[in-house]
Amino acid sequence: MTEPNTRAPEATSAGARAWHLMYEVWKASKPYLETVAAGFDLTPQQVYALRQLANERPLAMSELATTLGCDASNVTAIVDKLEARGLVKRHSADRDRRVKALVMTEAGVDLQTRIEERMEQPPPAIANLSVEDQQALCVLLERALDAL
Amino acid sequence: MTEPNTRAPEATSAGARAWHLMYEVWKASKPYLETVAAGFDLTPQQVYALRQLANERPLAMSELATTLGCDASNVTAIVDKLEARGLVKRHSADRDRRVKALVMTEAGVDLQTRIEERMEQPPPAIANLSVEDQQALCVLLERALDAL
DNA sequence: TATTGTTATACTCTATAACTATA
DNA sequence: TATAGTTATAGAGTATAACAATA
Repeated sequence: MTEPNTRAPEATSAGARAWHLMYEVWKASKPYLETVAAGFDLTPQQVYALRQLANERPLAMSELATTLGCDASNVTAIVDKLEARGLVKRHSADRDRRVKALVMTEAGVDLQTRIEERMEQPPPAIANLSVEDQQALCVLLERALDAL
Repeated sequence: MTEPNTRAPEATSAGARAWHLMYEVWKASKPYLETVAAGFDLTPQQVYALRQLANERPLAMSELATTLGCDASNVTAIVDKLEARGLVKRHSADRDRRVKALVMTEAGVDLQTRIEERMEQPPPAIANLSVEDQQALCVLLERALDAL
């Protein structure tokens, strides 16, 4: 326990191990997300954008960029595709006509509901855990996000 | 508890919540990984490739593709860059000259050691957790990976 | 014929910079 | 002049398909 074992795996801090493991779990689960999204003929980013729009109703392009964690220029492309599919609409805001307020169409709400149902089924890495472990994982991940 | 509350957030299963939270934590932490990698003038994928090569010494291109979870054609590009920087070398295997055995150069080992030291510092989402929580997170994530 | 790795190509995600239309 | 969104462009990551060398 007190040996100065400098480079062996046991010397790795819990934080570093958690970070590495999280990366592995994410890497294993990403294809699942892509498959689910593709099942709706969407990309993961489009799925996530729809999800955000379902929560806070009228969202500006810039706000969506923030929640997606990407540049505003990308949001233009994402919303272009969603709008072309009739899932979302851009409305010029009344009080500042530079701002585009994004609202979901009925078709968008319908699709989003189906997506949410499908997303109830998590990827194997998480689905294979016991409910108790899943709940414990939720507590830890919520704590991690709160600490930001 | 037994109410048929179909669409409220509380109706969401622990698995689905864990899946969603994991996505959020990953999204929050990805920029950190990119910043660390950029500090070594590498991309995250290149960092991960070096990491794999440090463990199992002579790795074939196809094997690296498997551990990176991507197509072999991408590995060609990744290794091209690592080789151009003198961090890795391609050796045609003796017994099957179609196979390219990848080995790290001394410069590669040196850089990888520095990267590993830097990676000891996890992103804020994980660093802000108590050591106990980090350890608990490790246990759960290991279990999730074992179940695959 | 089948397989390893490469090349060519294409699409998504990402960012930066220049542009427009408003403010 | 500053800001919201767009356009143009570029680089990284991804996949598929066609190809070379080898088996």
